[in-house]
Amino acid sequence: MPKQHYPEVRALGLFSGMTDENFFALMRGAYVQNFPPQIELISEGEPSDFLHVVLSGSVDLFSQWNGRDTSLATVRPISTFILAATIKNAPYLMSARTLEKSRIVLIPSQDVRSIFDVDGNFARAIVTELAQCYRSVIKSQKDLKLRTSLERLANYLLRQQKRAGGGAAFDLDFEKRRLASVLGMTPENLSRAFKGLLPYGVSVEGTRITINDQADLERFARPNPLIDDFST
Amino acid sequence: MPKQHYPEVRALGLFSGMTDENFFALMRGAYVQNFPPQIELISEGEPSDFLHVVLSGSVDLFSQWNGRDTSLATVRPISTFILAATIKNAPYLMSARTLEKSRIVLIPSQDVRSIFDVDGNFARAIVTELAQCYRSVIKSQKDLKLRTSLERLANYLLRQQKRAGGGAAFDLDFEKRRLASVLGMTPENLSRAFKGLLPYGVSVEGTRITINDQADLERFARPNPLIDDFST
DNA sequence: TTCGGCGCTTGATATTTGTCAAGAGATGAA
DNA sequence: TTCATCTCTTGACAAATATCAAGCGCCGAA
Repeated sequence: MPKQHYPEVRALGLFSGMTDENFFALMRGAYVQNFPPQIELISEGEPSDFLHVVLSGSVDLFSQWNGRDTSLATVRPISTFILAATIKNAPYLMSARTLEKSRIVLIPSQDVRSIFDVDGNFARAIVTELAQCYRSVIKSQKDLKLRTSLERLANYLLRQQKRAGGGAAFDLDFEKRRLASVLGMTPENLSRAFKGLLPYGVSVEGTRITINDQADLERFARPNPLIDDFST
Repeated sequence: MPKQHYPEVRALGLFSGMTDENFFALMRGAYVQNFPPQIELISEGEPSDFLHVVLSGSVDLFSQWNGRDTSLATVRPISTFILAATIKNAPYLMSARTLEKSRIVLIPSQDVRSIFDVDGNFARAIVTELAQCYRSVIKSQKDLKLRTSLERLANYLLRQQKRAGGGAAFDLDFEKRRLASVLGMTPENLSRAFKGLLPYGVSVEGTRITINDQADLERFARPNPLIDDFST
């Protein structure tokens, strides 16, 4: 892997605390690759040969069963995915595909496990990362089990609004069919759900969302940090 | 904490690799307590003061929002819960209550974090545990998003059957209202779902389940290790 | 420019799931 | 034992969600 990419990988919480020696050892076997959109990077069930780090672009984690499929998460720079499979040396539970042109670092899982075994700081960093991932999935689980689709959409919009800076108008950051899948519904239903939020002051023009009455939407959505705050 | 309980805690994967010194340090601040059934041990949103270890009995992890509530997992001996919150020093995302009379070890979270910082083996053990938990939630997420309630029930029965030894007849290990909540449906619907599995040879008498045609049920359920095998 | 494809929307309809109310059956306490 | 309580079940109904089919509108290719 070219040295020019070292700093951005090194800056990740996961790699910032480890010794130079171990970091270089990890990078020695790693390589960076550019992928076009819609490339399936990994498929669920395969052995976890590489830990992936998204440097730019974005990646969709999804899963299929019995002819159905669902989006489970989106990975954005700069972060890793399939860390748990790498650590456990177990098959991937999710497939991954690029959503756009993406630059991705591939680190051999074997190297990650070897260095994990000898570098306490690295092990601790992994713990922090995994704990974060775990809590995110729990939040998403609560979102799915405790809320109706309309409530999930409303809260998603509030989260997205905050991510986009907090203004009344903002853009969805991916296509609606994927949003529908993430929220656990069909594209048709997402359309209707947007209509269902109209009484609460949400207007939609293509990918542009405007929240006309913040308080009203929040009164309906009842956002909760234990579900919606993905930073803790 | 009385020394007599040390061995069973020590035997846990989480604690087996650490030094004696650090283990004793952890146990010094810990204590064992017996709880009657239906006691709420922790409430979501509270600061995570203690890492919990279930020695006997069982504990329900659940969550509430806007008047609704749902069971997310059941903790059985011998294992820990709320490890992620402890590590991140973040609020609990789930509440916990005893399902039956239970003996539980409480280890101050502060101590866990301190020792985590200095004991690489402990940190590595925590990684393994967290990775396992993470993958379990992902599986459960896939179960929820990719399957209908009937399919979830069918696969649950197959999993439970295996846990119970694999015989055609076995018992449910908790009451149906909780099972319904775990599976993401109402008790009424669970009743109907059991009826819906009758054509596939599933008969129910109270808490006793009999699978009369294994192949038929499996043909319908289509169990998948990437969803149903909680050991990997 | 025109055409075809694709994503999105809409309506009609079916299916699934939840809600409410009532009753059966089991369990535990007095 | 009897009563009270609780879970589970059932039926009728309502609400949510999915499916199917059609049409709209945008965008890129010819």
